[in-house]
Amino acid sequence: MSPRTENQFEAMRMKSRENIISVAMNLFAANGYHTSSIAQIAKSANISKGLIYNYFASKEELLDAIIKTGFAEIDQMLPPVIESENPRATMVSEIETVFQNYQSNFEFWKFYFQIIMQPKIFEIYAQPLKTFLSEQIVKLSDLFKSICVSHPELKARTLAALLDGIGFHMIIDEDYPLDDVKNFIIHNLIQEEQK
Amino acid sequence: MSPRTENQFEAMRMKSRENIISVAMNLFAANGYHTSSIAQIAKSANISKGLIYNYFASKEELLDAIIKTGFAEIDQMLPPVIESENPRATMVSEIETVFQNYQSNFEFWKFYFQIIMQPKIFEIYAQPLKTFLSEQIVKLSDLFKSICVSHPELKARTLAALLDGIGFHMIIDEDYPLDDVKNFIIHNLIQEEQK
Amino acid sequence: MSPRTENQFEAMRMKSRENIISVAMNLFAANGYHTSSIAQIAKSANISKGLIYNYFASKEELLDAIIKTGFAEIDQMLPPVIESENPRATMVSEIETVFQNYQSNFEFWKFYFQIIMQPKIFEIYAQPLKTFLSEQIVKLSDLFKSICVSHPELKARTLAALLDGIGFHMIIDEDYPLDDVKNFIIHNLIQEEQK
Amino acid sequence: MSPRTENQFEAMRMKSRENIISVAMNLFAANGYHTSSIAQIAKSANISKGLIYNYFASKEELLDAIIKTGFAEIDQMLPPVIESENPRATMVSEIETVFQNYQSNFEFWKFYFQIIMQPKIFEIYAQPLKTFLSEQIVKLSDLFKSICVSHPELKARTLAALLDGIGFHMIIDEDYPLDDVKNFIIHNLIQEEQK
DNA sequence: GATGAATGAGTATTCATTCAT
DNA sequence: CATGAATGAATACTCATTCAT
Repeated sequence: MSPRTENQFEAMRMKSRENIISVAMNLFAANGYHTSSIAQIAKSANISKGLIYNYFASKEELLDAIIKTGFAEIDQMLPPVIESENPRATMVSEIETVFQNYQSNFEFWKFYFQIIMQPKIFEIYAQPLKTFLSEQIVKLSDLFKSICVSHPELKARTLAALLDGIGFHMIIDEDYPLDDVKNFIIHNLIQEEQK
Repeated sequence: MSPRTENQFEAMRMKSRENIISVAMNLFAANGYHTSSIAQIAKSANISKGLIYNYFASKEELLDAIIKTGFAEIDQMLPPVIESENPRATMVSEIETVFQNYQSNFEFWKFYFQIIMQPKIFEIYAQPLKTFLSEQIVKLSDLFKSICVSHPELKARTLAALLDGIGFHMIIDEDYPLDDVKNFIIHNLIQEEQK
Repeated sequence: MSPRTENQFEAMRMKSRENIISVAMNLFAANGYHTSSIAQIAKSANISKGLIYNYFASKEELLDAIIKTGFAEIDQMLPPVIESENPRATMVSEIETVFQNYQSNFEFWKFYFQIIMQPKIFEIYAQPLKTFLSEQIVKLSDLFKSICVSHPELKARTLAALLDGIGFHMIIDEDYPLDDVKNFIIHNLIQEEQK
Repeated sequence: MSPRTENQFEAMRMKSRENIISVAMNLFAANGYHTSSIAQIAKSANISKGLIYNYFASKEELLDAIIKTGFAEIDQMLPPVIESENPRATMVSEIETVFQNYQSNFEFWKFYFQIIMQPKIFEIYAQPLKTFLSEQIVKLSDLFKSICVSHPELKARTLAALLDGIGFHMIIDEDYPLDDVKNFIIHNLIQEEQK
């Protein structure tokens, strides 16, 4: 009878938008960006093609939203380093977070590794990606410094590369022993301390 | 003029074929598979669209030929492990080969990381890729075993992941300190020995 | 607050309706019928898309209402011929009225020339337009007859065509010497008389 | 067997291109630009939709080609004024050409009057149109000068407006007495001479 | 009355592929 | 062998219109 309130509309919009993003991400991850059509996305989401354009001006903008959402989620997953009394424990917890992330957001990471590498997309996101990578390196560097390790930056770089490489392999090999590798790495880290 | 011999024809065909493969590979690397059209390839190769179909039954088959050619080239790049008396030296030399390869064939690796990740291609080559990865792990495992390290397989896995992760980062960041990272890794490997 | 009376409601409805018509007419004039969307009209009018359908059953019906409103306005603009004792003076005054109209309602005529010619509209209004044209011809014919000119109908036709052609040129050329042309025509008309 | 020659291809292209332009112009004239779809044009021309894009990059470019072709045809129809010994005869022949043009190219003129007035299109072609109009006025002015008439430019302007107005009326009224009007105008022109 | 989310038929455009010559 | 005109199925996107609230 009475028209919907602003809040009601806002809630509807949020729900629809998130639904589209989620469905599209899964499809892009599974079949690729170019091979997933707007029609397919709409069908998977049980909505009309047109609705997608109520939320995203183009397929490319939808992709952008997915990537942005993904980055935001990663940021949330990797909470700011807690200035703990025990920096080594902090680092271990950091690494565990990454692995947990790999496990719980497998679809996103698959999507991410696949999408980010496509030339046109790479061109657009190379800069933010580089920035993101630098920030991670700095963060890890600082942690290593606080443990008084020699060559903290190189140590940080190898750890970052190692983690990304594991993500990469995990996608190629669905039987990847993620937990074993995680424990091995953490074990090594702790052992070094006691050295 | 005497008619061309069977061999001459065959040679011409091969040359044409290789030319198409080379041109298409460059276009795919620069702009992606889906965003490069047969018309573009034909234009770049200075031939007609129709002629491409004399050599490849479809665009997909052309892609397949490109990938196969690429794999063959990788095989040539990575020389067979020399069974040395000093396994640790062998390993160091292996790692150095990889880094050298990264440096001298940067464009090629960029192309490969980009191409291999595209879903359609990934689907087809996930299996061979997984096999290739396994072989590398086994190879490294064996080397680690011969140095009597504990957890040789996990050690192999982390090293492989580390090397791939570095390749990944090197593509993202054109200022990547490849040499520093290489020396750091090798130095660590040797240090461990003396522990 | 007492409930609004029936009349108040009716007045509100009329005002809303007229507002929509006015906004839509401006948009159609500026950007054309097909290139102006209901969404744009609603936005320009500061109302919702749905509301437009409370007043007009379809976009086409809205157009129809605009045209009808426009015709009514034209009727108001062109005052009925004053049956003067001096038909030639009447004719001169008629012509002067048209030119004055062209000058003071330039935007309106521009809109009308543009709108009337669009096929969809033309189809609907070709008949009324033809009728309107015929009436004008008859009116002018009668005037010419009363001045005892030979071929009054053809004279009327050429005068009508001349006036429309001038309107057309005036729209194309913003520097059109409307006054000079007007004086020239009227001067000729008077001269002929004295012949 | 042997491939087609360059000339053969050129001939095919010419034929196809002209066919598309001709069919599209008729459809645009009959139903309007926006209401005629590429699919309709293709169907009317008995070709595939795709073929149209082999010749025109977009619907708008097709429209452009039609208009340019039309202008070119008009130019051919209105041959450069022959410096005759009898300028009045020249003028009569000019006028006769225009009327003949109206009759034989009715479809184009219908299209032209309808299309040119649409806002977006008008914006694009207002300038060339104005230029074209100016040229015609100058041409007619010169002719009038050579007959030693007073106010040659105004005379030229009224004649041009008259001719365009007649074109306009002819489109509105399919029973327009084109021949009568033509004879009347020419008759008047000759009479003036003898005055 | 009033809102704007949702629909779906329709549109321009692309492009791998075929084929007559 | 080689050409490029022609095809047609697929795709992204638009927009008038509906309808639950």
